[in-house]
Amino acid sequence: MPFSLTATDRNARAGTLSLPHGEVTTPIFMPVGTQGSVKTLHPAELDELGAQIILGNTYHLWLRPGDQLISQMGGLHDFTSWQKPILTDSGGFQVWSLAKMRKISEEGVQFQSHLDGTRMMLTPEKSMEIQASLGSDIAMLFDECPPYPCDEKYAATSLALTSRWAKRCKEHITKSGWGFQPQAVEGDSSPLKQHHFGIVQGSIYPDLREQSARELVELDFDGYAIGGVSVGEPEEEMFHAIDNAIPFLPAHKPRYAMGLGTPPQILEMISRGVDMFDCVMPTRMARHGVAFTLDGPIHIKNLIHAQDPRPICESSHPHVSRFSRSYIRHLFRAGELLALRLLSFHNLHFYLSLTQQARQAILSNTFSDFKTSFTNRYLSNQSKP
RNA sequence: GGGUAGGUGCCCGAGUGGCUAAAGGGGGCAGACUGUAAAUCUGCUGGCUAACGCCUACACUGGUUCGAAUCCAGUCCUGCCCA
Repeated sequence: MPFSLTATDRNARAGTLSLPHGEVTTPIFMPVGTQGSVKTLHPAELDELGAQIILGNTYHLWLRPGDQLISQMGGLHDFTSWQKPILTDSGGFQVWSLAKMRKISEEGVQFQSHLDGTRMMLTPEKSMEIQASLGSDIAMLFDECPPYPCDEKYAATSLALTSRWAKRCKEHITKSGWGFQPQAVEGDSSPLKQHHFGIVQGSIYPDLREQSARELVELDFDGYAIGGVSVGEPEEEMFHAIDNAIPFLPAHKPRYAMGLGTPPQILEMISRGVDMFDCVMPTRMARHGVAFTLDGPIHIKNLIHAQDPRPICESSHPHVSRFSRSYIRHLFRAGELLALRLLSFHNLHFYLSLTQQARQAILSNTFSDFKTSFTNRYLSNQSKP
């Protein structure tokens, strides 16, 4: 059984996901490592943070250095020296985020490479093949992520395309008997069976979310993601999108909210039955000088921290809490790379311990209290100018 | 002492009669960021004001002109060259 539920607390779930490269306990936050690197951090540091699974990106790794090269180098795990599970995103999101240079057709998506302008075609089959050569533990289906706002007609058309693509992915997976093996792994006879997650679309329309979920479940995947969120929609729409999809997803399969979210949003999603999350927010904002704290995010570069001897956050990791806010502010202003690393480390620690604590709370049936007290404190200082 | 080039807003630096509170950087102060084309991007940055607007500003003093950072004279200062 690849996914087993250990405990539930109302709709919140704690479980274990068994993957080729290890087990993952949920709820889980997955650090984003688009180009085969969680920006600024060493894999040993990710270990130290308790990261159990990280992301890679099909689109980016395909363009550079190329999935074939990675396969020759033993697959993404060996190539990056990260031996725990990896989830690869299918490139579907790049259809949305690189929208200026793309053309969507039944066949797939024609992109113009952002690196050199080369025209390239990404299809459902191609995306599956790339992810198989990368050798990720979880491969995401190739979807179209419609923009927000998006009228119902387009959302319906897009959803239908995503469903047809899902079917093609499924057929391709079945026909190929995947998972694909990374080349050059000698002496390892155990087949690395790749997991595949479908992606529910349907924008803000409840009927479409239901339809999308039903069609994907019909095809039977190993897990289900909710996509098309965190694309600029109001927070309320985001919650609705999740609520409209979850009732139609099987309880014994993991659920993944793609691209989310802020710390309170993550707890909100967990309370609604989501198991897995990824988001660039902790790492990107770290590089931009924002640190997450129990009292909400702070801009460490701001003058107010110039003479503050306190650590970033009382709950920070010792590697970070040994430094004063004053010092970290100085590092940012001086352009020192350590600043980016410290805050990346800290923010990921914050996110990872948040989901860890959420899991503990679910196990002890106190999730609702945990969520309320965390959120109240986190938001209480945000009204400040 | 003689010659020569120059002195612009916190700093560097454009501007050489009106379109100039003065380009562009830097620095400073804020803000944004949600399946990463992001160590990125945006705004503000002489004073007073909520705003209209008013005041003070391009070394200093005086002058020419309807009008000067920009032209003229003198003074002070700085770099370089000569003695």
